[in-house]
Amino acid sequence: MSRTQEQRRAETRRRLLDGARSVVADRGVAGASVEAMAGAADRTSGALYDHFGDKDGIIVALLDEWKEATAAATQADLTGTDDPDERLRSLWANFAVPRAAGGQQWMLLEHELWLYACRQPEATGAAADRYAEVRSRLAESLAGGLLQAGAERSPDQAAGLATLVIGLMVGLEMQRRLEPDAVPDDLAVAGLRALIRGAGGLS
Amino acid sequence: MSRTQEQRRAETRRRLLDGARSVVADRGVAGASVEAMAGAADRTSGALYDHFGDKDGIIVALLDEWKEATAAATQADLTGTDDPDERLRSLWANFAVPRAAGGQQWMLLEHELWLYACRQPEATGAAADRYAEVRSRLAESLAGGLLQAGAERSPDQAAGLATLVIGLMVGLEMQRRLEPDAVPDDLAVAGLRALIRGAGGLS
DNA sequence: GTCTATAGATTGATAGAC
DNA sequence: GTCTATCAATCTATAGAC
Repeated sequence: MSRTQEQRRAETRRRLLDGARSVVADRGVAGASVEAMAGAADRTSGALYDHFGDKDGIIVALLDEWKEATAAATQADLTGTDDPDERLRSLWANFAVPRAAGGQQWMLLEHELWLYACRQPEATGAAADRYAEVRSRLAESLAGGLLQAGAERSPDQAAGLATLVIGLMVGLEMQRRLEPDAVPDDLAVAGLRALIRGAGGLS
Repeated sequence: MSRTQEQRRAETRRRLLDGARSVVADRGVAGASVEAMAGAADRTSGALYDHFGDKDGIIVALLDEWKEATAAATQADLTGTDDPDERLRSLWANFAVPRAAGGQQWMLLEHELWLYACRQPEATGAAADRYAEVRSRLAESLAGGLLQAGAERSPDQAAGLATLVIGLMVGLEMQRRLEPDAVPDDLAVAGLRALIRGAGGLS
């Protein structure tokens, strides 16, 4: 039946994306050969070319997938506990821990795709959209006062604050990757708290 | 005379490093061929191998050079005006503007070298040292109260604050690269100010 | 001290079998 | 729909001329 064919094709596509993500995180976009990506998916290069056209094709697909995954993950971060301070800690933990975990190499993938998007004009939009979406979801929570009880925020303030919060987390995670002791969790949380409390003066 | 020989050698070394920096910023570490790096220096691959041994050798040399250059640049940032708020603006401007300038592609080089350092254990130390040095110089200024008149800080507080300030600037610059409008200068300065004012609660 | 020439390995992509 | 075989291009690194 054609139903089974479609399922098989979808399965191969998923495997190819998983394999590519792993290899790119490990060796970088330029270092990831088509054959290595297909091999990590238990397929051969032919299957990859059939699904994605060329090497750039699968990288762009990876970028789209990454965009949706992180947007969804950020949403989930903020529905945990009631204590605003505890939410901050959980926000940082959810951001930092999975990205630091050795196996998945999320943070390296993030920077690889960012660099790729900076250099390939046709991919810049997808990456910008991803950051915009993460900002937007975080801003939604901030505007609702989720992170600081009793302090409502205007949409503009919330959007700006979300930009700062994401920026701080990304920049801290970079430093932490090279020197874990330089960025203790308490410092990160204190920084996030300072941003949120000091947000009165934001544009 | 041997004096002239040494000068010529030093000149070639400098040219090779300049060429390599430019090509790596442009195409990435993996995309930068030895021949292209040497070509950008008006030399050939033979000269490069004589000076740096192999491709990794010149990348590591690039990393060291980059470390010294940024440390020095950060130092200079904070000796401009007397107004603390104006210093913040100049700190951000000096960080953001040269890195955003199209020609030199500083920010891309920064992330390329960071990724390289994350993947090559023997290079991690050099990159970590660089961030530590930048942090240390910034912390020095913060501890002296340069950024907020009348508020002295302990060395530990200053070190933590410097980590946050650098993290925020790096993370904001990444978002700005993809979508300039998302990170107006005023927002960045407001974020820096919030970090510095809210630093009372830092570890 | 730098260049030319080249070996040896790897890559992106295509064509055709099944 | 996926695989095997293969070509042309490119890369790192070396050897030897000058």
